[in-house]
Amino acid sequence: MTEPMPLILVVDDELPIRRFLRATLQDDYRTVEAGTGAEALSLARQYNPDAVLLDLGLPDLDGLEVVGKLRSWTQAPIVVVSARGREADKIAALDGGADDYLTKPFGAGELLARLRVALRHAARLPDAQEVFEFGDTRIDLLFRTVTRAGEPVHLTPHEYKLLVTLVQHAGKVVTHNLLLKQVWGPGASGQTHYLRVYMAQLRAKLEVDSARPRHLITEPGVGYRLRP
Amino acid sequence: MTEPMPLILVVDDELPIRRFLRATLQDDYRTVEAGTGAEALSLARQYNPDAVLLDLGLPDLDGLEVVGKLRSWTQAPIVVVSARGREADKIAALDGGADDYLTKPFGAGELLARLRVALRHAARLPDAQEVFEFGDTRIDLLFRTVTRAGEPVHLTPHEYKLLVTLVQHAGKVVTHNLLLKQVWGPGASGQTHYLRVYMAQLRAKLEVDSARPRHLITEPGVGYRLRP
DNA sequence: TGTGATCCTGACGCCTTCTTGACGACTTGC
DNA sequence: GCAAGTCGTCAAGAAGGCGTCAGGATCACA
Repeated sequence: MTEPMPLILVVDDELPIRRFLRATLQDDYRTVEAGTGAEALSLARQYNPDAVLLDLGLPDLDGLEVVGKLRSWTQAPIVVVSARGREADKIAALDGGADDYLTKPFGAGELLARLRVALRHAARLPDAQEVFEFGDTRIDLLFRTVTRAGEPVHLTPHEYKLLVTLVQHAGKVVTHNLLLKQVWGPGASGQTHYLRVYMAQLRAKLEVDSARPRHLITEPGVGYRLRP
Repeated sequence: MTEPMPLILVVDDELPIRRFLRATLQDDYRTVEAGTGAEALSLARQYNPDAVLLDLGLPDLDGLEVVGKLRSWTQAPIVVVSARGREADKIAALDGGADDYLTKPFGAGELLARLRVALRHAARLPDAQEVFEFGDTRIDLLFRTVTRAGEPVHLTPHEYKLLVTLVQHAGKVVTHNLLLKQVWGPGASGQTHYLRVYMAQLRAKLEVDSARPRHLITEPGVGYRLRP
């Protein structure tokens, strides 16, 4: 019994290039193809591919936006392929969540090698948990929903990001700086006041007794911890 | 409390390039530099860097060999930097265990962005468990928790740092000055009174009979020692 | 342009933590 | 035995971190 070939989502609006990519990949991978950003996002949801090969120049959405949307719910490696070779483009894509950036023209061999690297990285990851529970609270990373005792809880974007960061380090202490960096971006370091305000809001929404939190724990002088 | 900057091992035999890389990295990272393959391997063992920036053209060893040797014992990301731009070189390096491949000349911004990607990947890897035990006390450095007979013990930041410093030299005597430097930072040297107060607090929390400590041992005139 | 949600910011009081000092016990060298 | 230095203990005041609340700015969207 052999493993099924990994599935690659190929996103490019130009048919000839898609054909080239398909030919390059076909010996080692199964492929799904999208010609627009919207299609890419929808197919990604549908097929949950092992990796995404993404051309930045799409007719409908900005490529960076696609990267961001994908990253918000999947850790699958994203290899960007682009005619734009400007350094600023590369930096924006890589910092936006892409895992590699290839400038056209490139060789088929290099593409395959970089794809192997990306898949090698992904294989080392622990299976991403999509649902996390503590107390009567349930967080679904895939659908971006939070429920308490079955009832949906509305969280603002910042509240949600903060909670996700804590979930991703469940049980561990997460330092003030890491939380700030993850939620407010670099440059917010030192603004621990944000954390105080937002942790209070999370507690009000998720803790039975927000004055005596059982899961969203303060580690004085260090950070916060989500106790499962 | 801020996290320490990641440590990058920079390997290149040409001094001007090393200088360029050093200048590029210095705002965000600490660096260690090697000029030969042998030196690189030795320094990697010694410092266990968070990432390696490796030029393939080394005087003694083949760059690929260095990649292979590093990969045999560490998962730290390796970003190859090379004047050789041939596709076969890239493929060989990437398949040999490198995580990225930059062809000279490249921009400082792109290098930094790709390094961030590499470190981002490394950060997602499951951390090695770091647990230390003595008596009925258990210290989990990864989770930053201390338990006694299963019950969590609350330590203040200074108490915890002090304990960690002792744990890191378990069994050995740690001098007053080293403890003070690690916990209170440089400039606290000579303030041994701090140690007296905080050791007392640690003993009260962790020793069965704090008047007759069995693990947190005083070495008169020298320092303290953690007896496992 | 208006409306509502979200975010930022400041003020305040509480509480933990840190620092500092005083004092007695103990050890060491004279 | 005495003096000097080190160590442990206790406690009180200072400093800073934390939670809370609310007003106002900002943003998204219609």
